[in-house]
Amino acid sequence: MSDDRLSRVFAALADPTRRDIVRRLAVGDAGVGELAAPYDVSLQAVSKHVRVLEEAGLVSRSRDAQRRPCHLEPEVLDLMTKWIERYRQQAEERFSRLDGVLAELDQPEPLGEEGAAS
Amino acid sequence: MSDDRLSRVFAALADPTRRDIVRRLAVGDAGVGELAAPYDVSLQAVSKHVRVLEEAGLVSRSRDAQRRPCHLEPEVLDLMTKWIERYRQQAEERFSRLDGVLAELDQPEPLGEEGAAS
DNA sequence: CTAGTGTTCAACCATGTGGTTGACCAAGGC
DNA sequence: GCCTTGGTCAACCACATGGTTGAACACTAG
Repeated sequence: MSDDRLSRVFAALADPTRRDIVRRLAVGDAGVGELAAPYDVSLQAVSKHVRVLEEAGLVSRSRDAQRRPCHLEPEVLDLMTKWIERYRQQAEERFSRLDGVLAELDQPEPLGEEGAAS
Repeated sequence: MSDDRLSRVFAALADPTRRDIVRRLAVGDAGVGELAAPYDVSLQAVSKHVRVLEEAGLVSRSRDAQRRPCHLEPEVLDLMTKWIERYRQQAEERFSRLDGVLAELDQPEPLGEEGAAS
């Protein structure tokens, strides 16, 4: 069930702090301490945020001495984009058709539909 | 602060039921009753879900007799896509550069860098 | 006016989430 | 071995969220 995965990714990005972490990780990998520095919350809180991002598949982690560098995993972002774009395009396509219908109502003879509504 | 808006949209789509509602609204508008039918939760629960989507700016509503048809608003989806793509591309670009560096380490003379390491 | 249909409001409950603090584990530096 | 550095685990708290039920509202049809 990739449904659960999608839910976790959306939920992970629903938090402004976590979105900011993602934004910074897009620039380059970082340890929890570095990530925590700009925010005025405890290190543990940031550690939790990172764990949420990790469980959503958005970041992976490795070891470097005592540090646990966080690494942004862009594939999951692609998964989201695909989901969103699918329905956005579908909806906009529908609106285009609706616009067509409205235009047709404005001027009842749009083209040369030979059936003719004389 | 569009930050708050973005948080609400992501949070709204973090729920599978709400994502399914969005999926169905992409096909066409629907009232709360119709939306609720397939799910085995109460009508009130679905009404709440719709409200969340509405407050996130994902759906708008009108009146049609007693019914309150829900209408998918694709612009906000576009907002999300822009946010996601921005960092996905940034991250992938960074990885490409990293790949370049690694390739350079493999074969120290990639092109014709005229400084020459003869 | 009355009855019926579609939807929302209100109160409540269980669970999840973001935050805290304090203790603990892991890896190097000395 | 010992202490510092970087990070996690655990218990707890306040509050948000998804769910329920029952009453109320809005609007239409007789």
